[in-house]
Amino acid sequence: MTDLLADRDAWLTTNCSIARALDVVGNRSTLLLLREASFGTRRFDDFAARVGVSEPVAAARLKQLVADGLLERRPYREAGQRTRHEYVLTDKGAQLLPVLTALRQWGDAWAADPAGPSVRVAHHDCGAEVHAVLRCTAGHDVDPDAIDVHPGPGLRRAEGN
Amino acid sequence: MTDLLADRDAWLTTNCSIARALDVVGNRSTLLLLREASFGTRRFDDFAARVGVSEPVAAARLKQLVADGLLERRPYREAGQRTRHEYVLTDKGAQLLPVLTALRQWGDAWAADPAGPSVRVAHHDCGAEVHAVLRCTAGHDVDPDAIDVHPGPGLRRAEGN
DNA sequence: GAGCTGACTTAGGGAAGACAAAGTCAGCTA
DNA sequence: TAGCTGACTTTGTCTTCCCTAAGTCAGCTC
Repeated sequence: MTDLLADRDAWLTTNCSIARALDVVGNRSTLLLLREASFGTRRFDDFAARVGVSEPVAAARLKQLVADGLLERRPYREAGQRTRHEYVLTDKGAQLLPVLTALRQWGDAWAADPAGPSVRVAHHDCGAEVHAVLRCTAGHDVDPDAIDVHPGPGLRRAEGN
Repeated sequence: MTDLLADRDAWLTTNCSIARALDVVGNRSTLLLLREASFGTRRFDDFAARVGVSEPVAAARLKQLVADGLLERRPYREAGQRTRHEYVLTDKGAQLLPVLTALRQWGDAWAADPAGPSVRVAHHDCGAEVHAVLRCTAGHDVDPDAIDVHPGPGLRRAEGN
């Protein structure tokens, strides 16, 4: 596992991508709404019912997700119905799928229902099950224990450095 | 992307692995503490300072993480110091690394600091950068748009089905 | 043009999570 | 054995999240 860098104490935590990602999706109902969106849910009522949140919460979160660019709100019309709006994942939202997949996988492994998982997510092209894995740009599979953490270009240090 | 299964409305959301994972880690400070643990932080004060939470919060979250089996609290002794306790990731905790990595990656891509990321996470064996990717058991890389969702063995349906 | 219905908003209130400031405690060192 | 220090705990307050219950509103259908 990681060795703690010698000057780790001089690092500031004010520029953390994880923290900034959590500013957007670091909230249970938001992630569950995105789960539903990734499963194909599009309508307001369905989001609220399937996620299990009240309408005010669904409304507020969906609005925020649209404002943050993770969902797009667009009009549609079913035959014999008035025009309504549906919520669809944008590219920005779809790219959270690894997060959702990794969470699901961990839940399956460590907090599973005795009956087994309630959904199976399959690769559209071949039908095989999908999961999230760690890989390095050299193409190796990476074990959670085999990572090193290095300072990056955006690192801020405590004053005087 | 996913086609909505025809009887999706009959599904119950009471057995969702993502929701159960979020019951354990679905909270900003918990995930940031795990980030620090994965970066090698071990001591109470360091956790609080580096995550940027107050001591009461750090104490409560660390205690819960130990209770949930994601961290192990174990005694250690530095020369000339009294015995203290350190917090180290268990296997259960380390397996959340794909979640943290996927979040970091998304934050780097969509909510980056202009100066760039503050850390670079590298594969210990080869030094190349690590990221989270979706892959199917057949070995293909999976595009976020190329998933299908199917009912699993633990699916619960609404009454009458 | 009245009603219906899906999609919200408003109002009021409880629980959880956060903070700062101050206190406690254990056990080495001196 | 007195002091120091890291590791918490306690107290009190504020904000955020979420709920239920009850409105509002738009625009097709009839």
